[in-house]
This record gives sequence, structure tokens and C-alpha cells, in this order.
Amino acid sequence: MSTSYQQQHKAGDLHFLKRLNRSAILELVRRTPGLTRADIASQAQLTKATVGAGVQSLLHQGWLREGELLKSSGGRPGRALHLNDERHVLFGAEVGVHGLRLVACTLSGQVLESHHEHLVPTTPEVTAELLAELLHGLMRTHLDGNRRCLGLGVALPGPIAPGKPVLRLAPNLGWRDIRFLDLLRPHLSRLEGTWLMDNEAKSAAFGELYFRTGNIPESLMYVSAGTGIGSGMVEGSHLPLVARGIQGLAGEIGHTVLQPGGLYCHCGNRGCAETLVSGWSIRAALGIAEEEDLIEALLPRLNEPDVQTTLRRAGEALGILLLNLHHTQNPSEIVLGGSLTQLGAPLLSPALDYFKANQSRLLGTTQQVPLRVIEDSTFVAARGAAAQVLASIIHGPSDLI
Amino acid sequence: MSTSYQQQHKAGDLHFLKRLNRSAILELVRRTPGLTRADIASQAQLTKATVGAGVQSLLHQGWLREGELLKSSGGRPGRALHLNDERHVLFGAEVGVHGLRLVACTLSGQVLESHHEHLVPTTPEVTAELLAELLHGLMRTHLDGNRRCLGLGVALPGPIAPGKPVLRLAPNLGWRDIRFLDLLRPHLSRLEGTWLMDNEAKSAAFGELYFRTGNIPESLMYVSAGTGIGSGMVEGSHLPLVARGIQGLAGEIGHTVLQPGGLYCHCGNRGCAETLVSGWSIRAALGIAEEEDLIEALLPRLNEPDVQTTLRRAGEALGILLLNLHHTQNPSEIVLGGSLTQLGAPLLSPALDYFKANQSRLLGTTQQVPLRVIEDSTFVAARGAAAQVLASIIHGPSDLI
DNA sequence: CGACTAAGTTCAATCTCTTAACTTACTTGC
DNA sequence: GCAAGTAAGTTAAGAGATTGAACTTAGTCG
Repeated sequence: MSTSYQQQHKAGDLHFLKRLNRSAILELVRRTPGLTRADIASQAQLTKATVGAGVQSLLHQGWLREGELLKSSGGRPGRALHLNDERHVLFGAEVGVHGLRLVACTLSGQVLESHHEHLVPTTPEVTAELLAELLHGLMRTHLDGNRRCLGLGVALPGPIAPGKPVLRLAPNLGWRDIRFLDLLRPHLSRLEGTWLMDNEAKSAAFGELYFRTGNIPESLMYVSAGTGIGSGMVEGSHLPLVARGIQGLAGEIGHTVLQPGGLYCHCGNRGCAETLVSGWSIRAALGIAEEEDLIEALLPRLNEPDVQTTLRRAGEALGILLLNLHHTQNPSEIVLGGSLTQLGAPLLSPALDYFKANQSRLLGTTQQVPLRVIEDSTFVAARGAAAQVLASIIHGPSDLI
Repeated sequence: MSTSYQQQHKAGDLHFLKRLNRSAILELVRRTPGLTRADIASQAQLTKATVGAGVQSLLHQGWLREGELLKSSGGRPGRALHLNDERHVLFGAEVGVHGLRLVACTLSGQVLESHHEHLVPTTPEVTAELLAELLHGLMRTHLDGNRRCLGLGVALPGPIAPGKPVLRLAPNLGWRDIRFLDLLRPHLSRLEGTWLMDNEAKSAAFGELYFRTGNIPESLMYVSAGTGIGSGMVEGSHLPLVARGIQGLAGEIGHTVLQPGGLYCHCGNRGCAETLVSGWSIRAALGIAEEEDLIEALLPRLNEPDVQTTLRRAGEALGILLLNLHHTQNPSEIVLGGSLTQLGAPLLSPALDYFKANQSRLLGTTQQVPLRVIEDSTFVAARGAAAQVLASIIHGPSDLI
């Protein structure tokens, strides 16, 4: 099951058509800043008149702004169009195992302000209250009357029931069946717009694809390697959709079996990927206590042989995991994030080497799937959640466009 | 990358809107045969007037037919609408490792005629010529002037380049980079409509979802266990899309690694799922020659201990593979097909038992993902390819609606 | 048999896109 | 420096699709 915005009725009236065309114009400018009305007309297969009217209304509502006059190629020069980053704000947040991350960002994905608050795991209620307080701070700064708030997206470390906003499980927080937005809402009645929540890796994946400009990959997979290991897959460059699965379990790659009959995982099964590569398995292998920050504890010890061996083995497992994703979903691009990427080459080299050595075996092509490592992925999921808010407005039933 | 029909321009004019509404009406009747115009109006959020006009034109063009008068609930009784199965025909074919399968079927997926022709692997050219000849037979019977041909879909045993109709690789046929439709076309100039080709498991998955009526699962995964092992994932009950991957490698689950450092696979990597469960690995383990039919050879020997052991081990690997798919893509429903399902319990019980025992570990829910085994999947892929033709016409840019 | 209810049709009104003419603004050539 | 040329963007009349309301049709119920 994937995000389907509204799509309940694929039919529509004239008003629907008008919104469709407005959103197509907005999407084109979002993807290719600086387009002229004439460019849009040719790319969207609309007439100049329709585009003119659509742009007019989007300018008026503060979605677009006119930019510089472009170089003429013989005739009247076109007027560049850009997203108007001044009139709207999106809020995104991530509830992580070790802290809260918040961003306020613009239509183009530019982060206006971000905040990272360390926090030891506590109850959903306390977490919600603290998050709401921090969000209030951001709202005070950025809702100055000049900007309209489009909504809030919250990323959470566990599977979310598709269709309804319930966090099914967050093993590393000890949470189960939490309606987190409902906990947040009483403290944030002022925050208007669309509210949504999603799994952290899925939000991250979405943001990495959605806020990009220029040539957009057809699909993108984000692999989040932290305390646990998860992934998110986004497909469709025109209308990016996040694959959720019927129970929200899509992307629970930490619990794919890599070693039949291997070690026991906390899920009860044996040989899960997480028993080989994850924050908790590395802690277990090296005897690092929960209270210590894993990365801070390990960075000074990277030369120790047992650390190197542990990370190399974890890295090899990660490489296999990436290859398996390549042969299962074959994304156009893979992005690797999460706190473990900060461990650098001792963990990542074995993974990337294995992936590169084996990814072309089947087809024998020279075409390589780009694999990008994000060293600092602190705000990636929070920003991705904000991206999901924007997408739900542009593609959804909202009448803001 | 997934099938996107056209979707190049998400914008549209009045003509586009009209087609969208026609296709929404057709889809509703397809999914729920016997709907009345009034039902359609309420479900599609259209007015009675619009639905009336749309149904009129679909009746006229032979897509729909009026059925019985429904029971009244106090007022004028509604007239049931059904697909008109008399006026169109879809052709589907599968090129398998050991033979050709062909079907002619109706809009509702009913198979008018099917044919299975055994064939030892040969060149693409010879295969295409034979397939064309067999298709001519079907065309003679079913294109009697009363039916219009909507097109031909061909399913092939290997990854297909997304966007362009090229079979990248068919290891078990020894083919590489074959434009199979181009080989077929000279022999079938009479076959009008949409031509397309796809991977066998993907076509099968699509057909299993698309031709279903009533409650449609949000997604469906078809696992094809034969000489090799592959899968196809279809997502979206409204607009089902097949996930292809950027290189067409999505669903190449036979080459996911299940046993790091395990046996060498023909792809050159070690520990691929196919080294544990596949027609070829079972042949290798039991010393069954290529010339023999694997199923015919094994069915009389199912009581032999070494056969039982081999099949049990293969089944266990298949179970892990299914669980990994559950935790990677979490389809709403899994369908297991391919020739190996004919081996029955000795292979399947270990697989299904492992899957059932472990699928709910993470969430602890009682919700089970339905897993259906198709014992005779001979024509599933061919019929699925025909379904893809229909979908490309209903959702695509065609002007037949 | 008449009142009631709901399905389906008809038609003027409405709304959006389109076509085509027009204006604007810059480049090019003389 | 100026006129011709070219392309961007705007305007207004026209075409086409959906809508809403009134109407017709075809049953049920009392």
C-alpha cells in the first residue's frame, strides 16, 4: 500500500481539472526553477492561455514568484518563474530513539531553522509535550504573519499503519500502537494545515526525492542504519509515492533473514539482518552500554582489531542487504543514512565494495546504480516529513492551490 | 520504475477529463459487475447526467452491456451494467523455458481459448515464428468480425528494460538483449492494437490483481518458482502499477543472497536464493538431466529420502524468501505459482510453515497476509500479459474509450 | 389505483480550456 | 538608428464537458 493522496475517485469535474493543471504547473516550476510560461506550456501540453491564467493565480496565492527576464533568442524574452519561498512554511519533526529533531522549511525544501534536542526514551505523552513546546518556538519565529503554515509532518522510528495515523511499534522506544498526532494536537491547536506521520526511513526517502530539482530519479531507496535498520522506497518521479505495505512493514529490512539459523533477534526469529548490522548488534558485540553514545564511544576506537572486525562483518552484511534490495526493488538510486554512517570506512567500505562488485553480475551492464552516503543525516527525516506535507497539499484534495 | 501508462503530462484538457471519467466508469463496472448508473454516480462522485452520457458512449462502443433490471427498493429499479465480453478480444502469450502458452481472452479476463505448445529452447527468431503461427490460429477463431482485437501482451522469462521493449537477459533460454516484439511483428501484421512485453512474474502478478472483481487487495506479489525464481509486485487497487526497477531487476529475488558464502550461482555470486530453491538447483542436487521433465521425474520419487531432504531444504529457503519479501514490500496478498508448486507438500509445507510461524513476529498481530498457492499456473502469465494490454488501453492515451 | 420513491434523461447554465488575434519586448540586418 | 523579424505573453470569442434542476420512467406500497 502506498500513499495515494486522495485518488478515491479517479473521475473529476471541471474544478478538478483546473486544480490538476495548477498543480502540474507548480510541479514543473518546482522541478525546474526558472521555467517561463512558454516552457511550461510546451512541457505540460497546455496552451499559453491556460498556463497564463494558472500562473496568474499561483502568483496571486504566493506559490510562485516572477524572477529575472531571460535572454531572448530572437523574440520577446521570457520571464523566469520560481517557487515563492517567502509566503509559506512547512514544519517537520522526527522522534528518534535518542532525541527530537525539528525543521521549519520552505516550499523549495530550504531549511529555515532546525533544532536537535537530545532526549532519553520516555513515554509518548512526555515526548509529545516536549516536541510541541519546541515546535512552538519555531512557529513563533516563522509564522510572523507573512507566512502561512501548510502543516506538520512527524517521522517516527517504527512501522505505521497505512491509512490511519497509528505507530504500530517502536521497539527501540518501547512504544506500541501510539496515535502520536492525537497526543500532539492538544498542545498545538494553533498549527493549521495538514498533519501527518510516517516512518522515519520512508519520510527520509520521500524528502530526498521530492525536494530535488533537475533530473529526478524514477525511484529512490533510503536505507537508514541506526539503532535498528530500515528502508524507505519512493517511486514515480511525477507523482512520488511511498510504498508502505499492507501492515506498514515495507522496508523492515532489518528483519529480513540473512543467515538462516543465525543469532536470535529481538523479534524472536533467527538470523535477521539486524543481528549482523545495527546499532544494537554492534553494541552487543563490543559490550557498549546503552547509556553511552555509540558513535562517540566507537570513533576513538576505530583502530582496535576487535572493533575493526565487528564493523567489517557488519559492513559485509550491509553490503548483502543493499544487493538484496537491488535485486528485489532495483531503485534508481540508493541513499544511505542513519547514525552509523558516521563510523565511516571501517563499516562502509566492505558494504560499498560488496555492492559494487556484485550489482552488475546479472545483466553484465556497465550501468551502475548511484549509491550516496549521507554523513550527517540528522535532519533528513524531519525535512522529509515536511516534504510529505507539501506533496499532500499539491497532489491532494486541498483547495489551497 | 513502474508502468506509468502515459502520465507524461499530468495536465489535461476537457477531452482528457472526458476520457478520465469514461475510464473511471469502466473501471467501476469492471470491478463490481452489475452496478447501476446511480451506483456509479455516487461512487465516482459524478452527477447522474455525466454518468448517463458516459455509459451511453461505452455501451455504444461495445465496452459495456446492459443487464437485468435490479430489485427496486421503493423507486424505479436500476439497470445492471456489465462488461461486454462479446465485442473485444485480448491476446496474451508466454514464452517459457520449456514451451509456449497462448490465450485469447475477454475484457473480464475469461479465457476463450488457450494453447500450450512444448518447445525445447531455441533461437528467438524460431520461437517468434512458431508463436506467430500459433497466434494466427487463435486470431482466425476469435476475430470473426464481431470482435475487435485490442492487442497482444507477451510474457518472457527474464528482466525487461523499462521504457523500451527489450528482453535484457533470459539465462534459461540463453537469450540476451532481444527485441522480441520486433521479431514477432513481421509475422503478425494483422494483429492490431497495443503490443507490449513484460517479465513473466510481473505479468502474472498483474493479471492476478487486475482481473479480480469485488474487493481488490491494495497490492499483490506473485512468486514464480520454476527453473529460476522470480517475483512481481503490483501496487494500487485503483490504478495498479507493476514495479520494474530502473534496470528491470525488481523481483529478481532468485539472486538475493540467503546464505553468505554459500554455493556459487550461475550469476557468479555466492549464496543466491536460487542455489537453494529453483528448478535448476533441485536438478543439480538430485542429478536430474536437462532433457527430463523435472516434475514428471520427481512426482514418482517423492517418497525417496534424498528427494524429501532436497525438497525440504528448498522449501525452507522458499519460506525465508517469502518472509523476506513480507518484511521488504509487505504485499497485501502473496500468490505462489510456477511449475514447482506441482511438487506439493514436500516442497511447500516447509515454506508455508516457516512463513506462517514468523510473519507476525514483529507486530504480534493476528492479521495474516493471505498466501495462495496456484497448483496449475500454466496460463497465468499469458493471461496476465493480456490484462496488461487491457490496462494500457483503459488507463493509457488510447482513444478507444 | 393513486401516492411515493428512486433511476435515468433532458436541457439551459456554468465553467474551463482552446483558438486566434493582438500586444509586448528584444534581436537582427541594413 | 530604424524597420523587420521572432518569440513571450495577454485578451476575447468560441467550443466542449460537467452540472443542476426539472422531467420522465418504472417499479413498490398502502
